[in-house]
Amino acid sequence: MNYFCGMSNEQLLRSRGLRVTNTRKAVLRLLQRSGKALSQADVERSLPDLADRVTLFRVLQAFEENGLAHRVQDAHGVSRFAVCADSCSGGHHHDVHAHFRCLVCGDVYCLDPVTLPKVSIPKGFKLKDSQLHLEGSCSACS
Amino acid sequence: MNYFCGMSNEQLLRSRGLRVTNTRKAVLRLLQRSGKALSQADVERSLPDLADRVTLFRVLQAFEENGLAHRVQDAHGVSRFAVCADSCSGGHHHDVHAHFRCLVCGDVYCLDPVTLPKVSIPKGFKLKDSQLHLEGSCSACS
DNA sequence: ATGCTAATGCTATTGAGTTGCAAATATAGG
DNA sequence: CCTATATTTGCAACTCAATAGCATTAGCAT
Repeated sequence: MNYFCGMSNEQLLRSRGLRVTNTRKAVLRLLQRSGKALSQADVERSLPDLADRVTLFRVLQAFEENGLAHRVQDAHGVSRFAVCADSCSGGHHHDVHAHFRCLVCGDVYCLDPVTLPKVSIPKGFKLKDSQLHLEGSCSACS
Repeated sequence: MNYFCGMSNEQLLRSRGLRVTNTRKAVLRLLQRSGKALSQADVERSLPDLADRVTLFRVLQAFEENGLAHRVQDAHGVSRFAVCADSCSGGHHHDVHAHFRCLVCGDVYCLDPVTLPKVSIPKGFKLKDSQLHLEGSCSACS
């Protein structure tokens, strides 16, 4: 239950300059406990009547912008959000950890960081980030 | 200008069991000449009044299902389509070639095939496909 | 306690992706 | 060449994710 070097969720939010609200605490707790990446629709389903759709949208957006969560697309291009397990590094979410997309249930899981092979990119192109997506079926769907 | 072992586009369409229509020929030619992955909106912009939105949607869908093009998501999760340059293998689009997403203009480019590192996936998970996405800025935007 | 700023709720809009059905058309067979 | 049929297309309508504007509420520093 302790993430980010044992900081409480309230400290965590404040450390990123975010005000502590019920909605943010609840969404953050949900993300931490879910074990997988959640879409906004997932959050709405898990926490009905917690807050307005738009608020949840902005909460998730704020989490991403402030390094509390990272965004990953599912197989249909819908954004899903996950807290990083190894976050003591301080909010730099540039570690290239892979994601697994289940093509049956749609769930997205964070995998361990991977060292990617060097890919040659065309002249003049500048590389900023890399993402590895694995697709298949999760244990429940296999 | 010769793709798929020198087959003409008409032969190409017929070889996949697709009827030859103006729309399909035009879209196929556009994809071949574009040098990058195109969204449906891109096709609509490039070939205005060629066909209805829905028809273009279905044409692109048919190309993907019949191995004439492959689908790749751009940075916003929107589907883009690209013909495969190395398609003499016969329509199996399982070669893990990487894609480059320009975060400035949004364009998506196909890169050379890459050998991916082995990633350990959780017990019970079954891997079907892998995708490598590189992000940054293309030559025009750098 | 209070005032400022950030967060929220509501309304409304955009754009991608889809489906169903009727009209048009590509192609195989005579 | 003409016809029959299965495919393809066009149109209308709809879903859902994403998102902007603005008035109201609420966190928090002093």
